[in-house]
Amino acid sequence: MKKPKGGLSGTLESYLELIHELQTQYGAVRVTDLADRMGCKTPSATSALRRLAHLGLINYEAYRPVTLTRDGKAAIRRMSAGHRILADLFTTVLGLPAELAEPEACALEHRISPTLLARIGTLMDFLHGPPGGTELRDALQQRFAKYLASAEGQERGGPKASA
Amino acid sequence: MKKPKGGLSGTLESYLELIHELQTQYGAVRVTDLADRMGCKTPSATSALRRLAHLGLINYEAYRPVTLTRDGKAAIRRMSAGHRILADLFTTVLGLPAELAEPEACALEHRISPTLLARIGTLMDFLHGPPGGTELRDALQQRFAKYLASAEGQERGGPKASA
DNA sequence: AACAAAATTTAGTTTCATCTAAGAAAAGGA
DNA sequence: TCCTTTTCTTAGATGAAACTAAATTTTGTT
Repeated sequence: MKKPKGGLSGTLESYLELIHELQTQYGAVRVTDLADRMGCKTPSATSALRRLAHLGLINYEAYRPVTLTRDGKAAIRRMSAGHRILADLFTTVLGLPAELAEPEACALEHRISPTLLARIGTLMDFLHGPPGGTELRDALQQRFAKYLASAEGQERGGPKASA
Repeated sequence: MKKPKGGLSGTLESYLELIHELQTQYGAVRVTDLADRMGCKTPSATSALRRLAHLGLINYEAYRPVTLTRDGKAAIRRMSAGHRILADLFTTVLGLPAELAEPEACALEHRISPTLLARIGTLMDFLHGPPGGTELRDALQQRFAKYLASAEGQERGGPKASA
């Protein structure tokens, strides 16, 4: 996870994905939105755009609308599988609402090893598929939800400042 | 996850934890080992040591043995809970052998949000505790293990980069 | 003790990702 | 149209984390 295989850092992957999302959702990619959503200032977003362009993943020219290149689209397709798997884990197993699961998946997908991701994928296949997982999944969900509700509001006693 | 709350980056956390581990395991911390285990060269390790010392987490002077300060020990105590929770998830739910789960937990613990970690902790509490999780856990483990064995060697069947 | 080998540190560079300050372009209202 | 506001970009700086090459210190051997 140290060496971005395709020369694409986790941060840049996030930018790229966000570009795709904004593009399909709003039709356009505004640098301000990009910065907002990434939690940074506009110059950082601009610089990310330049780096992405330099890597051949987007078409970028100053003050022009941004578009994805074929390579860029391919990269996104490659990445989004991981995103789905994680979001699935978070909602299905951990019982997180989609509004929480999504950003968490977003934040983690670029930092998790392919090995681990593959294994999680297998688990989710198992939990969804007929081979035998579905009842188990339902039982887990129902009983964990109940457990959560009972432990309500004190989520593991507060693992943050335990020291 | 962008802003290290206590001014301590994920990388530095890893170094700190490794220092602790080497110290308790071998009694001493050799820069070479530090570098080896972190997958970097010795100058990088040295620079990390300087940064950690500057943050008041270790006592460090050139060519001297490294020791943890009180703050350093506190930081480690604060962090290791997350490590255990993740390793537990990986072995118990995903069925990874400890030799794989450990390094994966190590790599992820500094990159996962407190929220998510807390929820995973709750899940593990549930799965281990008497409230009702244990049979579920055993069922999950056994059946998933079987599923894994059957899907042997092709982890996730192939729709990975489903394009 | 003196020298060779191993370990560690310094020096100097690189890349990434961010920032602030300030200038250029585009959009919109009067 | 012209002027103001918003948006975007450039310029320049910073800090984290890594590298190579070259000192320097420590250790171990004879």
